[in-house]
Amino acid sequence: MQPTTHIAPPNLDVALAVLSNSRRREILQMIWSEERSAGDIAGAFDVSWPATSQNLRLLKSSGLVSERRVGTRRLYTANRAALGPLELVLTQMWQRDLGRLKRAAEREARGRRRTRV
Amino acid sequence: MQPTTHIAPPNLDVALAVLSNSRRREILQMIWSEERSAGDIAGAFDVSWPATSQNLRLLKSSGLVSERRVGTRRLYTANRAALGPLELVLTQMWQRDLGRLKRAAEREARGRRRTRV
DNA sequence: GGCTTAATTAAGAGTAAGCTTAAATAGTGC
DNA sequence: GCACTATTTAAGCTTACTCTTAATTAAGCC
Repeated sequence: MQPTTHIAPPNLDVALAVLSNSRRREILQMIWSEERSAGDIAGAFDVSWPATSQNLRLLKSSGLVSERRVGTRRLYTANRAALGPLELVLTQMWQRDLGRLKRAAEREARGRRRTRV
Repeated sequence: MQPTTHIAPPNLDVALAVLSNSRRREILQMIWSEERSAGDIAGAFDVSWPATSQNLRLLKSSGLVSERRVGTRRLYTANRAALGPLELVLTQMWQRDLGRLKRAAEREARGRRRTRV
């Protein structure tokens, strides 16, 4: 008998479906490298708390985030290992977003200089 | 002025949404390394032709597949360059599917041997 | 032009996704 | 136990997705 696989390989089809939603990607980005409470996460978005809670549940059930309970709080954090090759997809998307922001800021700065505000 | 980017980088958020659908992933797999006609593709699935045509349109509009017209036919093929890091996600999924099939076949073979059919 | 084949577009129906508000759960401290 | 805070579950609504059938476009051939 084969030894059981100990590190569950990511279920990419499920992960793909979960991450096809931009709100869930934003949530994942928020808790990418630091744990945050449900309320903290929910407060960052312009939708109701239950809406965020439902997205967190999806992320959790798909294994993409981990939950830890401390008192009445629930702390969530990204489970990068479960992303497999999707990790690169996300980081590349976010990097590009940063690039866009940076270029926009530079355009802004140049415009201001030119008009001597 | 910066030189324009000549190779359009993939729009990963769009691609993610398009590929979150399993039928579209199957279509992409079919035309991964060979061109196929719309009818050929449609015939491979148990849904109506228009349904497949609509999925092809989505795949095309997102840049994930290319279309070439020959007479009254339309030949489609995967545009791997547009996938960026998603290419690895897909190939890894498909590889795992193959692995599952293989293991299932082996189990089947063992079962048959044991029961002496 | 008229006929045939290949494929798409249009319109409509059923289902699923994501949000909202209201109610419920669970932990902490008095 | 009661009140308080943090968060989720439940129920309903709206919108978006995917499919269906019917009609349309476009190319090739007689």
